[in-house]
Amino acid sequence: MRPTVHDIAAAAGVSLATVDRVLNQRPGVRHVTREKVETAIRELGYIRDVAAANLAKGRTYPLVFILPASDNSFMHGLNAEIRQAVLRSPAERTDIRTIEVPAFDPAALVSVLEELSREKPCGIAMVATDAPEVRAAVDKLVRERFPIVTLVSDLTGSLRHHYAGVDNIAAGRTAARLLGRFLGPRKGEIAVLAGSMLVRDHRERLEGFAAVMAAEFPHLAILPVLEGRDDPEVAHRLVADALGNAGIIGVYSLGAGNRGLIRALKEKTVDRTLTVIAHELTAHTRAALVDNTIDAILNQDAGHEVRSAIRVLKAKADGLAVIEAQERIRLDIFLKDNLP
Amino acid sequence: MRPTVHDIAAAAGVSLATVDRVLNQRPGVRHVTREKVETAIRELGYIRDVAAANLAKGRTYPLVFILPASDNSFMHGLNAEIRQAVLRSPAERTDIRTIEVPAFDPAALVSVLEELSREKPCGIAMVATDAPEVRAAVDKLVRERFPIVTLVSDLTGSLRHHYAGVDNIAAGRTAARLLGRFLGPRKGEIAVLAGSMLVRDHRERLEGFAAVMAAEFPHLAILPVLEGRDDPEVAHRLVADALGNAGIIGVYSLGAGNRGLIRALKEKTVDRTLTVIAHELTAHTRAALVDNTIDAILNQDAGHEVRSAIRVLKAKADGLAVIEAQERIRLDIFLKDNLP
DNA sequence: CTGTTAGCGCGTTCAC
DNA sequence: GTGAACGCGCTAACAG
Repeated sequence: MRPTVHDIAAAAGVSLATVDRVLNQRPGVRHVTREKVETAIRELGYIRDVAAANLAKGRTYPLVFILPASDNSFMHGLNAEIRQAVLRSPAERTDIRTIEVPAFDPAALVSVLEELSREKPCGIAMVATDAPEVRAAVDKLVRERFPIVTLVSDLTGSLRHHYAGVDNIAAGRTAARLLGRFLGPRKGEIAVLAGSMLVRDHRERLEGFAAVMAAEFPHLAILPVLEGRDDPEVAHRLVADALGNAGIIGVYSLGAGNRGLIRALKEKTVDRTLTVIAHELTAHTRAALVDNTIDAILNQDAGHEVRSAIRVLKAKADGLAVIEAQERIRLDIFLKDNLP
Repeated sequence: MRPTVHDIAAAAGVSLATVDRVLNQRPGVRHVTREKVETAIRELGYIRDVAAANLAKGRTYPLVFILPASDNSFMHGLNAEIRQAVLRSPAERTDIRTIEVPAFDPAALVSVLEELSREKPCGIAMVATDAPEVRAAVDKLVRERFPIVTLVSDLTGSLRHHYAGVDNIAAGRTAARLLGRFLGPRKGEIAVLAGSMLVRDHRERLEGFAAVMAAEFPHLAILPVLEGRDDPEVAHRLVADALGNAGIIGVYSLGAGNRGLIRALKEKTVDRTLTVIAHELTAHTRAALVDNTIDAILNQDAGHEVRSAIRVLKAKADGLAVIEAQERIRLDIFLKDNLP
């Protein structure tokens, strides 16, 4: 049988209450007594039963998700996954609240973070906007011992405990290699459609993409980036314009708002030799992959990201370790053959 | 607050014991009483606290993993993941035992399954060998209410509750498209290296591969399959021989034993225009991907498979639902840019 | 058939 | 500083 607090108490010659104080690092124990208990814990190989502890405490995990108020399929999907998690709350003892903040607005994000400091959730998951003041606000919360996980978009250089999202540089590099290999020795130009260069994940994807393109596919020229603001209408106009250029043989769409891209591509049915790589699997991109308008989709699994963020926050709140491999968010590559 | 058994008991006007009997479908309750309790459960929206129940029962989940005694990297990796799960056992209340059976030996597998019927584990995960007698043995166990999950290799047509592995037909199709797209318009022959056509997952990969090749890349001809028995030495000899054929421009390795394949490829450095797709990310295939000997690796995450099998078996043992999306084992596609 | 009671492993009052 | 006693939500004897 696994040792329990009783065994520890007996071994250390103290009472249950004292063991408990030591376990939960509470004051009111003499130094020598504490040592005795800690020795017993080590020697018996005691492992605390978190489930029993939570039962006794009636513990729940109040968690906050901070998301940008963006109206694109990916954010809708992320929201849906959070709602699924809310449905599981009773079983997981979580108590999840979502806060929407204006997108690309560091000030708004900071003020929400400051409020949270008073609310005392036991963990915060946030889609980070990359700005110094946000970094400062996050670091402050971390120092106040709030577990914080960035979601989808990271805040490099901050003290956040964990990032639940894909490696966007690797994603860009992968897109470049797929495009380069699919195009083979053909020479030509590549159009790149992004949401905004103000968002870190988009910048990183472009960075990785450009690096591999330059190093390994120098016969392909990257055209100036089109910023579609993740808006289907804007994207459509930009891409339709750009496709006037007959030299284009490939497209990399690294942001959201692919509905517009796809429409522009279909209107351009004359030359169906365009090779296209896009991000995020949605109903639209999926259909486009199936009908050969898109050649490959790079994706991050929003469900995995949300579940992972919750697991990590709970673990941090309890001071427990996580299974690293399980929390690594993979870059999914979908061709029409391996769609889920 | 969430309703508890006490609330149910009060609402139904019975005692805790009766509520418990109803909850656990135990006999000794009159039909009308049972109805009353069930009504109360429904009306109060009662959700059972599994953690508390397990605490009270001192419950553990004795699980058995049945693996083939194969000496290749993938099986070693799978074994390692199971050992990791064993280390987590105290926290997860599992009690995991591994049984090795001779590979490709239906009779041995059946006899192990028959023994298990007496041992009464609360769940069985098995790498299935595809044979009618195995199917019969599995179906018998399922009828005796043992939760059974197939791992890595499925047993189609059986009553197993779940399959924790990738869709191998999709994997083969994906390999074909990658190879076809990477090769572009070049004409030539494709060598295929398998372990054995007696194993279902290898057959399925080939089936998917051949289908897409025939339909979409008719200018590429598939040569007769080389069966390397997942043995590096055999694979090396077969591939080295085959590469004497100058018409070969691509290789698909759909089984294990890639060490031999890679050696053969490196010896053939004269023509470095071969495009190669292989299965399973191991130290060897990884190195070969990095040094451009291999162009893409298709992989199944053994860690995910093991963790998923455990989650599913526990859920089935408790009669609970699983999160389907979480238990879907994805086909990982690795290029040198997105290696973990 | 049904109810009472004593725990499971832990946290938390309160006394001492 | 320390300890005894009760309760978290549920199950399992044992009475009745």
